[in-house]
Amino acid sequence: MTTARDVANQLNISVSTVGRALADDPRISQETKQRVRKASEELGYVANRAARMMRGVPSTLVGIVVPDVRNSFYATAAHGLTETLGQHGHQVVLSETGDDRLAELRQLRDLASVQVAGVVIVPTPRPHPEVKQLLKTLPYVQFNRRVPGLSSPWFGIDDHDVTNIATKHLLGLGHRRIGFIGGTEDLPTGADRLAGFRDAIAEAGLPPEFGLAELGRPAQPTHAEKALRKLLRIIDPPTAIVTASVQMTIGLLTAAHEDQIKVPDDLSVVGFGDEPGFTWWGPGLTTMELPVHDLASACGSWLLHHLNSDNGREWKTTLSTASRGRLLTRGSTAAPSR
Amino acid sequence: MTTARDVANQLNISVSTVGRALADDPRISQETKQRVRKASEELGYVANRAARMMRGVPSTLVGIVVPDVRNSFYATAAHGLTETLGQHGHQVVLSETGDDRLAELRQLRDLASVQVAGVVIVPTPRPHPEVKQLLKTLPYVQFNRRVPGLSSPWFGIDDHDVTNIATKHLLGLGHRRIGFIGGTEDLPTGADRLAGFRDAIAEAGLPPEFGLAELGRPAQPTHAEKALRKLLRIIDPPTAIVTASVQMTIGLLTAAHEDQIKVPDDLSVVGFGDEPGFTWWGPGLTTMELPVHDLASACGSWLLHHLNSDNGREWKTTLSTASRGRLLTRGSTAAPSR
DNA sequence: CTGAAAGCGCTAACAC
DNA sequence: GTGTTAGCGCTTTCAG
Repeated sequence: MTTARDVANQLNISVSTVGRALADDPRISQETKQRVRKASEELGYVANRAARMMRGVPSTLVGIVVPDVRNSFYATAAHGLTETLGQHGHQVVLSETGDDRLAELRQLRDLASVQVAGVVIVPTPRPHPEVKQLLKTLPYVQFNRRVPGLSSPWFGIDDHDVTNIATKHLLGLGHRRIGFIGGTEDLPTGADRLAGFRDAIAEAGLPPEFGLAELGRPAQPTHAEKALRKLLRIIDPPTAIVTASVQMTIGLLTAAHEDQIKVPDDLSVVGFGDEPGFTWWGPGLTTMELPVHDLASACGSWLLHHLNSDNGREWKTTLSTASRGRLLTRGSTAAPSR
Repeated sequence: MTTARDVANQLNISVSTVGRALADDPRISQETKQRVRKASEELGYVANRAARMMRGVPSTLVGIVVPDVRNSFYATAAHGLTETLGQHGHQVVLSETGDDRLAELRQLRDLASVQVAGVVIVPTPRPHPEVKQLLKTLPYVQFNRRVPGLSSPWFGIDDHDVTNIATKHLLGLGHRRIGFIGGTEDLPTGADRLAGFRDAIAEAGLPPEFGLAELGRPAQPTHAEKALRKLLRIIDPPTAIVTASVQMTIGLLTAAHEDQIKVPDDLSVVGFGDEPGFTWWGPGLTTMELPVHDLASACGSWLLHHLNSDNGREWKTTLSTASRGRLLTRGSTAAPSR
């Protein structure tokens, strides 16, 4: 590994001159800068980050903690964050929790030990106390999910709004008995999505029993399959379904396809998020399009901004950015046939 | 930030004793170790990675360089690598190139400067000379793609085999005019997939003109849409299509759906890779299932192994691990109707 | 069993 | 304009 000293020796100058030249210090002559740059390139010199950090230069590493990158919602988020942070000289350390709080704890410990400058986290429902402790020592942002007891800015979608719009769309078509398949209420995300659904039912002047909710642990497509079958077996089954997560939507679509349910004739469906396959599912899935990429960019920008101007105290501000989803009407919703 | 010196002062002992106690050095008495551990915990002491690295302790960071994590193929790879590497105390730094060689260069420079212990890279077709230079100084593995001029182990799928099997499946059903939609021949990956297709045609005793290939730059679903329309407009159009990348498959499925092509009646289709939506596309997509996760695990394990036993020279060995894909028969292929 | 001291590669205050 | 020097926090001889 070539060091600044190697470059200095090569040119018979001092290390500090090399350092200054590379930092484009105004005191160094253009000619020297040129020579240093040339020599550095030839020797393949790359400044040693470790040494630099010891001098107090802040880390450029940012940790991102998500349940699973295979989930396209988080893949898109990871992409947007990598892009935004990368443009400003930061690198992304990817960590997955699998929605397990102990894994989350391990990941956070590791991130702390690699000295990340900040963290973007999609927290598990009830983070371990030590996780909260660790996060107190770091600039961080909650992404998508927001848990009580973690006071930090939050970037997510307006959960209540998304399911509310989806449900109102169905109500507008004339549906009355509507099913809801979503994630656990442990997460405000899950609770809000459920509330958005229930509120739409209530606002339409319908009794609460008309809203048929089936909840499960987060990110389990199989839960949606079971939930759908259960909902359709009850006495007066729903004529439409609202889903409240990408994973649930995928599960529902799989089940509906397997069971050859006629959509939208026998059942109307509104999905959550938009994936390549959603267009070619049955008659095309009417779904809530989410601005995940924009959200990730905004989240990244904000973190960057507050990383540079390190106003330690300002982190307590409970900024909340809720982006709104948009209804994308395709063929899976229509007026009820009964 | 509390340092080892703080802990030492607290207990009126020396820094070296603290360091040794925490490293569980046999020379330190049990009692001292206890006291040091207790004090460290209370003060929230975490060893400074930067300082440690300056002492030559190897980095636990591993860079992974992919075109785009939103591509589920790479998302799965990133997941598998994060999992495998994480189990052995390594962190993953995620970098995206967008298949741009200059972006690739930037990413590699950044990875070098954060002192990653190793790199897993999906190289662009013609990496910049400096990229090759940088990779010479690092343990690295090529993933999925393998480019000439980069001598390193490679972990990928048996490209020739995958398209060969797919094509033979169609030939077995009686198809003769078969279309192929794949990526650029600049990449051995692309060239091999094309060769697998052509060889199947040749082995069936058919003239080369029966294999209708349409190639495009990597990872562009839109190319597949154009390619399909072009193939179906020719005088004697193909009765079946083989796709040679996940992105191309998605593009093809979208186009076929939009154009309401009857599958498998008017056209048989074999996909590449398996995604949630593939089961519910039309009659269900017959496709080549790829062991991406296993491949990533194998790749991660191998890198780990060679990171620990740092036999610098051994890196030149051109190990090639080609995993085989498996045909998954669903409804999109049948005997030709004409 | 423990302490003192050197030094990793870099930056910045202080010379000249 | 450029060189000298002093550490940053840790590990690791070398001395006790």
